[in-house]
Amino acid sequence: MATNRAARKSVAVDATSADTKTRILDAAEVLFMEHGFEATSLRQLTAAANVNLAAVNYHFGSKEELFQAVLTRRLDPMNQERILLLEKLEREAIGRALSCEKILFAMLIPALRLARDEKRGGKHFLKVLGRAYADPAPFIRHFLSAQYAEMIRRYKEAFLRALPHLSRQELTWRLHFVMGALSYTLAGTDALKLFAQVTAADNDELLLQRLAPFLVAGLKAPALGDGRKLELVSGI
Amino acid sequence: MATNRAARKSVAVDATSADTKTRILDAAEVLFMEHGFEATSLRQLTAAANVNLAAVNYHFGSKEELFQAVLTRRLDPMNQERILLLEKLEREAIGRALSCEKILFAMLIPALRLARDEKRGGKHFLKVLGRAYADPAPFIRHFLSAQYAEMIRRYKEAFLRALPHLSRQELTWRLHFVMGALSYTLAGTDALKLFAQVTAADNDELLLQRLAPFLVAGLKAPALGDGRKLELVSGI
DNA sequence: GTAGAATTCAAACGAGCGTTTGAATCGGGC
DNA sequence: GCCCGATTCAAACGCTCGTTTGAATTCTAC
Repeated sequence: MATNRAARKSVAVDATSADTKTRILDAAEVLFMEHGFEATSLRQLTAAANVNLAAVNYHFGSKEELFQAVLTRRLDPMNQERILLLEKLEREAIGRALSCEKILFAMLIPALRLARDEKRGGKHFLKVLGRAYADPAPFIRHFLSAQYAEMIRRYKEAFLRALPHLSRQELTWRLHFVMGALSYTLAGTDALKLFAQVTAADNDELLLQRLAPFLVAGLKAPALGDGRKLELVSGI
Repeated sequence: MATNRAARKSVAVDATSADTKTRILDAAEVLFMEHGFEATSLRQLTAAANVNLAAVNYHFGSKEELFQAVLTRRLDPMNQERILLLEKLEREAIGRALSCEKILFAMLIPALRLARDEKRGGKHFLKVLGRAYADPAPFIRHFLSAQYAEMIRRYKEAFLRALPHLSRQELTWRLHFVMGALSYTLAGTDALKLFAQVTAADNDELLLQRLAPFLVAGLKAPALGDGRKLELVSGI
């Protein structure tokens, strides 16, 4: 499978094919958000994009590769921006350790910029991304792991310096929780905000304004010492 | 669709049909965890359960109703246990406000008990549940909303008393974040723990031991006052 | 203006899907 | 021993899926 005839194309093609490719990517972004990867059919998708059914396989090779292209288009620049922003902060700090807040904001701001950017379909994409985090399909999980590897490595080092009371393992878990709250929040559709019957006027900026203090406090919480095992069951 | 011939059955049936029904539920729990709802076929599922293909439609009516049955079997008792545990704590506190920690533990402990209970397929189920949180299918979202409504109403009131510095809306959001971190954590498969290359020996109890301090600190964080808007973009 | 590549298109392919059917089998009550 | 509802079973139904094909069309460079 995936002979991908587009791979044999010569160099000067992108300008002419961009229109069809972009229409496919835009339609895919919306439909993958609304129905998920499995439940979105290529017939439905190509009809929405107003292109021929075979166009997806011609331009992207397969449905899976299309999904990866949808993710790459936004995720790559966003994570790049995250890394650049962290580097800028570290340069400005010349030697002194960055605060936990600043590092976290450097993570959140590129996501917020994307969510605000209607032209780049931000809100749609972030929901697709949130869903992808929870998708069991191996091709999605491996792809995301690779996409995030470098950005995560950098941020983990930065947080380690900002939170010296945390062991590397403790921090690893806390960043895991941060990603959980973040992706769940970004992916949340109105139908299943279990706790939140919240005014529709709430926008993403306000959302991150509420999320940030919660996450900062969680990150800064004292480490679970060896003797301080919580009495989860019996002691309550 | 969904004529559900089993609905016409008389009373004395459960004992004889329990075996087949249970085998289907058990197989569904594992397969829905591994591949998700859409990507699991009834042929694959009935083969794994060693039952006839038609058995799912006979006993449950449809694939969707089977999925709801998979969720109900574990989720209903778990949320019931959460409510009873909270009531017990409130009785014991006679008048005094419960601490934030205790309320949170009352939420986490039934989930932990389930995760520990191998006989009830706990770990499998919690992953299915975590995935369901992020699934866009309307029938899943409506079902979960209804399942959680009562338990959530109670816990929101309890947290409001324990955290008087938070407005109702502020608390609503924080509980949303708590559910995000919790579901992401419970659903996490080894392939996409972005931050966590963690020893396989880490078990669910240790996991909740790390999650609890993080969440408690986040819940207790000072409220975002009207004048205290965070300078997310420019001020950094 | 024409050659040749890139792209679009309608049509079909084979496979797998959820569901339904009607007959075969089972199992307790009379 | 027989009846009758409950359950199991093999087979098929109609449909949609992702992908492929080969011809038609469009674009580009000479």
